[in-house]
Amino acid sequence: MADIHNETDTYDPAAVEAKWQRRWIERGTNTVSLERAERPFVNLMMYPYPSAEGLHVGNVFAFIGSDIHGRYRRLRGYDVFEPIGFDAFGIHSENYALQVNTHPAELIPRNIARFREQLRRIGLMVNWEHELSTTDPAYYKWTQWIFLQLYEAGLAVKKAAPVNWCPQCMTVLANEQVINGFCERHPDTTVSQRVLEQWFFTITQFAQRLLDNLDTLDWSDSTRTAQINWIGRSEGAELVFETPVGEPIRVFTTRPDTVFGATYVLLAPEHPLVDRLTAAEQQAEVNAYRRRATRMDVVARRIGSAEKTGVFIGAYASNPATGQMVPIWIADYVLMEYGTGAIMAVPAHDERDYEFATQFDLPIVRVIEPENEETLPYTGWDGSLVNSGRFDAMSCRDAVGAITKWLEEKRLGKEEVQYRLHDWCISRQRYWGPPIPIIYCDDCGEVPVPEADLPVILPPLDDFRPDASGVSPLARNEEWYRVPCPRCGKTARRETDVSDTFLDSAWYYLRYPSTDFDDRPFDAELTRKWLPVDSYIGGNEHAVLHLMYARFITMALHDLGHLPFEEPFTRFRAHGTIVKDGAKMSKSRGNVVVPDAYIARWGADTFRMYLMFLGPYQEGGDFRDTGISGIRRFLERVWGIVSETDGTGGAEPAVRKLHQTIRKVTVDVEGLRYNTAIAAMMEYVNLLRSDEGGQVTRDLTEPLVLLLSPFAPHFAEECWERLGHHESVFDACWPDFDEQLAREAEIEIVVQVNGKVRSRLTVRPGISEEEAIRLAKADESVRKFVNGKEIRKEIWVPDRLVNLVV
RNA sequence: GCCCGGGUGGUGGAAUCGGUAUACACAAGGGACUUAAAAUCCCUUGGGGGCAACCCCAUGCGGGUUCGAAUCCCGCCCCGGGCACCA
Repeated sequence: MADIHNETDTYDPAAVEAKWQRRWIERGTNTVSLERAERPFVNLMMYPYPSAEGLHVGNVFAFIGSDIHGRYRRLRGYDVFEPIGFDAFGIHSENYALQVNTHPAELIPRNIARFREQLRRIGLMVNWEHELSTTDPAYYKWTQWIFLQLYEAGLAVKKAAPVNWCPQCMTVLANEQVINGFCERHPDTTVSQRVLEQWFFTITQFAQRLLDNLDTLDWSDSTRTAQINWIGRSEGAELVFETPVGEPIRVFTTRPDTVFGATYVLLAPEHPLVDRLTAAEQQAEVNAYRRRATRMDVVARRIGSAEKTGVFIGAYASNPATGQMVPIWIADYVLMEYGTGAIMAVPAHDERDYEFATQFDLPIVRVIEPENEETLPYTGWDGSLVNSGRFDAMSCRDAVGAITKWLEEKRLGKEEVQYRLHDWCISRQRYWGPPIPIIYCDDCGEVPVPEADLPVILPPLDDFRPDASGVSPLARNEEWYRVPCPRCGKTARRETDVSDTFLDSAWYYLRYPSTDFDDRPFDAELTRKWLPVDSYIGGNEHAVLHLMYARFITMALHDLGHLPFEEPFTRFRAHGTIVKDGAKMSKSRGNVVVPDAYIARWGADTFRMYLMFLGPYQEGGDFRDTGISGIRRFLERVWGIVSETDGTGGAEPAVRKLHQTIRKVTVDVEGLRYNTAIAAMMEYVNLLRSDEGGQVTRDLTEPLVLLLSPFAPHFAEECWERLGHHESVFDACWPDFDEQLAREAEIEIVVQVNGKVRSRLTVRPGISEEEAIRLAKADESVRKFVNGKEIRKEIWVPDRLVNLVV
């Protein structure tokens, strides 16, 4: 044991951490050979957006939890590739650049440098050789390439669409970026509606596959549920209401069983049939209503008035079931984006229709007789039909199919499935993003930029401020804007929209292994070897958008023959959020905590462990400063134990506890239950230090250092070296446990009388029921409660309890 | 309004195939060491009663199922996050 340092020096985290960060670089500890690796494992974490403020505690919480998992896998013998990059395009960077009056191209590298430093400082096992930034032309060349692939496949289409316009950003927002009618980034600014030509990816074509594939993925349930709800499949029927102008109104309904009660029809104000159907005398009123509706944004245009509004357009349509002519109204709560933009209103059995009908005095016809409920509207399924001709007395469920079939025979309806999912609008009338690689020629029309001409470089404009015109700042740069048509050579114009940052992040995981290649986005062989991603850990705030878009892009590239798989992330786990004072950390709330000062004071290892000890990783927790000293004390105790280590073997209680601890930590780390894994290690250390612990030996400390290493990597390296090892602790193996050694020699079983604990017996494990009950009955404090009463029942849970019912 | 989490000591949290509630840690109090303080170490710490052995009560609230409920069921309340008339 001559090589063990029996040093009594104290633990100095700053020195230890600096030493090992230097060593990791010198030795290439965190570099994995992508070509030679035998057991490839990609440990992905959600790359950050490099803001000027640097990483906050919420960010590092996410990275640390993922890093622990990566390090654990490495100790399990995998060749772990843990890459990181920067999501540096987008409205955030651009707005900030405008605010401080500095070009984003200048700001971003500065921010990235700071982020890189912070990420290094917390000791992530990152392969820096494969770092990427979405703003790098070598990266966005391939973002543009992906656009072209989808374009050629007909999955990128241009449509005139009503979009959300933020007058503050002076640009378009995605529906998903509008919060209660206000801009996500300007909570005081109302979003209004504008019609612009936009590029869309037709993700809706993949809706069913995106839904079906969820069954095959090992994802957190919460994330899977969020995706299911977002896709929003609903089954029903499309029914046809004939109109006098020849073209019928098609409505989607999930309740075709109630069609006999449809007493009017509602169209979205933008519905194309409105112009043709509106009676002359109603025209003025209809126009006024439509103008008012478009002043508001698409999603939340009714914020502020809970009351229903609408206008009769002076025309009638025929109810396909009754043949009766029913009035046609327009109402802004009917959305053009969903279904057919038209609904049949059944006021007796729908809340909103009921409210609307009551307000405008429209007829209400009951068609369901519920079993016991009398008040209208009745929206349930338990009842039978009335006022529905030949379908009277049929149950609602049966009537759905029967009525749909009947109308189908009359060519007035068919079964239909609708999805809530919208097509993905990727156009942004902004500057700071990858230009969409399309050229408009007066003769040839829309021409894709030839692949050889990629990337379309974002020109370094001085004035990149959006203006009220709604045209991208890029259009003001003539030199860039005018370009020869790739087909005919005549002067043509570039597309001036840039693409959504969600497109950058929809494929970044594909790029990591292939960052060295300039001539292809992702190398076929490396991709086959390393991808799809083995483990992805990230926040549930990206449960729908980012993860859905990444799945869609992967699926599309698969269909186009570029990828051998169609799902990008085999396993996904959502972590919780770190909150401060009961609320999510955000700049506007002023409750952002920056990790730097804590790391400087306590060290990265203590800080890492402390964050993981706050609460369950998958639920997050409340950040407080109190308690961090407990972790530091724990590490110092381990430090002391390592110093005292001598000899082999170990006292029986210590060995037993060791094997129990290995078992517990292994299971907990697998399940991302880091808080309880840490608690288990603390218990073990407490035992080693107690009278029962005996002499600390190499056999008792080495496994502890290994268990600790994913959590406190620098600290573990130092201890490992002090224990006489010359290789990195991360080149060692995760310890195994022995069930036999973990077994207790004696266990305590509880004796209850009528379910109340009355005594505890110390017995050997595996004791028989008869013997346990005999011992229980003989116990004095038990006898006090049984006391001559008749024992009616004896309950035996092996190795746990006896319950006597008297 | 809908969906998803969650509510357990002074605090963060453990324990959920129903079976010893309060692991681990912080804070607090007491003690040892010290001229003193810090650090460290040891002890106490859910509430109530009792000299004590022990007993009673307690997991947001109210019911229920069960030999036994923090855990399952029904009905509420509160907190956090997400979505917003989805036909």
